[in-house]
Amino acid sequence: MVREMEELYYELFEAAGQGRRVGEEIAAGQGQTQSRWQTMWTIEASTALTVPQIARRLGMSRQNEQRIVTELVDEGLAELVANPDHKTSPLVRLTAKGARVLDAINAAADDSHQAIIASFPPARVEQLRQLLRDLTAATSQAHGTTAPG
Amino acid sequence: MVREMEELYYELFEAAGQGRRVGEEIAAGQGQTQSRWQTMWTIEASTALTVPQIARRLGMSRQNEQRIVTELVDEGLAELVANPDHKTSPLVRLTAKGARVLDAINAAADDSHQAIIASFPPARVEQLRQLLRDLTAATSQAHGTTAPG
DNA sequence: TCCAGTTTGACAAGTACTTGTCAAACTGAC
DNA sequence: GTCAGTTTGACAAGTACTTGTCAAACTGGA
Repeated sequence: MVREMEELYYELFEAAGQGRRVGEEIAAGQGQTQSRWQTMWTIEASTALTVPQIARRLGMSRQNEQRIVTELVDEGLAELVANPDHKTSPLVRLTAKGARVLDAINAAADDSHQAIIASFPPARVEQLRQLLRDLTAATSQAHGTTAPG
Repeated sequence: MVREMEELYYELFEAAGQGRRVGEEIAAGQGQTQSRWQTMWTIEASTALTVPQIARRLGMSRQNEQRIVTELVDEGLAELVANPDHKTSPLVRLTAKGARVLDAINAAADDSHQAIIASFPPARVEQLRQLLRDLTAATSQAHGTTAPG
């Protein structure tokens, strides 16, 4: 029972590592990185978020996310807008250029996803997603896990 | 369809990140790290492996694995034994001390695993493992993914 | 309105991991 | 055997991420 759990994590890390490497490759096609892609994806999904909010969602340290966002802003892919709820913690939003870059990365990802779906159909994707969410919830319940930072 | 794949990776990275953080905590109880635990676990599972073999199994760079193994050897947790197949690439094996430390970490992990199993039963662990293996296989087929290094 | 506790951005330092390079050792086709 | 191509360990440099600290801004209870 315990051995199965160890192997579960082995396989989980393997799948995630592989996904990260593939994502790194895809993002590199637009001169970006996996982390920056994830950040842009997260911002877009919520329209606008503060740096600490993004960091918490990605399970990443606040300071690292700060650095990534600063880079995106420096390159004109993201912009900071006033946050009515917090005078010194602005909201991060994609610029038109950022949205275009994200779209281009997503388009490249589509090709990859289509190729994967050929041998891993949508129904199994849904099953897997549900199990991952449940595992995460069960783990959160067992530990009081939070992001670093 | 594509959106579901993006969310799959979001959830996959979330689960893996959480697992890594919990593992880091558990390993810290024995003065170790997640990476060193994974290395010890991998060595033990195969009795003895070369550094590049461990690196490939963990999807990690050869040089980083070299560093981790060197640290384990320096602390007497692992030892290098002559490799009949390669004069200058020794096999890495756990020492008795290393096996004891690994057992202690595994024991601590058991408690964590039991707590998780309470809300994520073994049958679902098996389902999840199967899906993860299939996703990894499908991705390998779609790309020619290999470890960095 | 106050004020203890928390969150935030900036700055700095440390750690973990990757990438590049090279010579020695291996491998396999011939 | 021989020799082009690959793998390996050592060394070095670069990159990504975490951790620590601090003051300013926020939050919520009394």
